Amino acid sequence: MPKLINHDKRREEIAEATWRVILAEGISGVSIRTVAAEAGLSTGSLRHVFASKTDLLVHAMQLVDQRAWKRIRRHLAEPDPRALTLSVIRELLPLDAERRAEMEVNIALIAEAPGDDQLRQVRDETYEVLRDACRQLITNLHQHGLTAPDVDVDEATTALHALIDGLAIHMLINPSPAFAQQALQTIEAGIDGLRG
Amino acid sequence: MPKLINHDKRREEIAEATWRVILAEGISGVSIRTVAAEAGLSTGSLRHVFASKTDLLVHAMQLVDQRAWKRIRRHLAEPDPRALTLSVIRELLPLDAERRAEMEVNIALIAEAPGDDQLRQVRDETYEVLRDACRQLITNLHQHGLTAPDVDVDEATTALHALIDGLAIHMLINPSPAFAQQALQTIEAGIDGLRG
DNA sequence: AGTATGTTAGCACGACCGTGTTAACATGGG
DNA sequence: CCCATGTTAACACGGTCGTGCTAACATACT
Repeated sequence: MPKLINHDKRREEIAEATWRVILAEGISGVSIRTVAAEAGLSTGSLRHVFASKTDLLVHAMQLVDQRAWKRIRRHLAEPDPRALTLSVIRELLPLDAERRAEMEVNIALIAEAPGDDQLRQVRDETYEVLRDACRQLITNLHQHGLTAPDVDVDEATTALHALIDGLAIHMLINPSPAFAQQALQTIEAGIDGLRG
Repeated sequence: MPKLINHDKRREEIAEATWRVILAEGISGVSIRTVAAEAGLSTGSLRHVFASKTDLLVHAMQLVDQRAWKRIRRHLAEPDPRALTLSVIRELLPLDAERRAEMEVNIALIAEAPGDDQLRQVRDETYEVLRDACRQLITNLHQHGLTAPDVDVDEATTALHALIDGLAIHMLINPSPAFAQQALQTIEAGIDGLRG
């Protein structure tokens, strides 16, 4: 057998190279060639791993989900519901370069989804997963008496989900640390406001 | 002098054709050629009006701002602050095909902005204008005693702005009327929640 | 009617696109 | 060693890209 190549690692490297291209040039800058160059590969080698451009984008986005989830899992043992909620949300906001990249990729995917069924599917999945996560956070707060007893869980889920994604976008546009801090305050106020 | 061409109207028609291409194929589907074809023009004629692709996208986005603002202006005479706020916000959410198109263009712009200084500038302007509008709505509510007296106007602005954009994105991904109605409820709850 | 001028269509150019294909290459197991 | 096999590089193909440019066209004014 030939060279010992770790395929999973290779896929990650290429997906990360895709992130960097999106970060630097926007979604229209992404092509098999530009990503291959960014990853230091020939297009032939890249296509050995990802057969098509859509494949490339799909896996770039799935890496976003995977990375975010891996970070979030570290907080799930937190016993205090309020601290748990805030820790999880902090992992979803673009507070550093890595999470900013993830959010930029997310936006690129949403922008590109209308023209590609496969991308639309990934977009919808990501949406559902995050919405479910928000619902779990709300339910958890509810069960621990940290919300008004008559709170509408569904509506609170919608509100929290929208607040997270809205703030995330605005943090991309306005990357100042001052705004980031205000975003965190706003999240806290939103959580605490559930107590009625 | 030759043919009597209304330049402004022509620019609008081309900008709308750009919207349609973005709607149907995503931002990567936009090119001088595809937009010209969608508008029923030759690329030569289109480039007479918009010299470059960036020009095209800039004006497509400016048309979004202009259309939204024209709709919003019709509500500014509303005397009841709560009704005014809700009317304005309803004009910003993708509740019908036209406003959905505007939001899709907005997302496309944000996704493409990293690679183009001009697009980034338009993106930032749109962001600031909407944020200011949110601040005005909050201030108006505050002055009419519809918020808690000690409300943090800046934080409430951030929250309302994020809620609007977050819900708008989620309405794109989940276009069901049921979700649209829940989004409106969520907005109302957010406004009423300012009363403390 | 003649002409100046705004408008249009269409081609040329070099570059890059996504996608096949194919030949060289490197390396682990016999 | 050798050779089977996974990996890489490189090119070909038809197509589209953004962008200049030019020749034809249509019309309002003199």
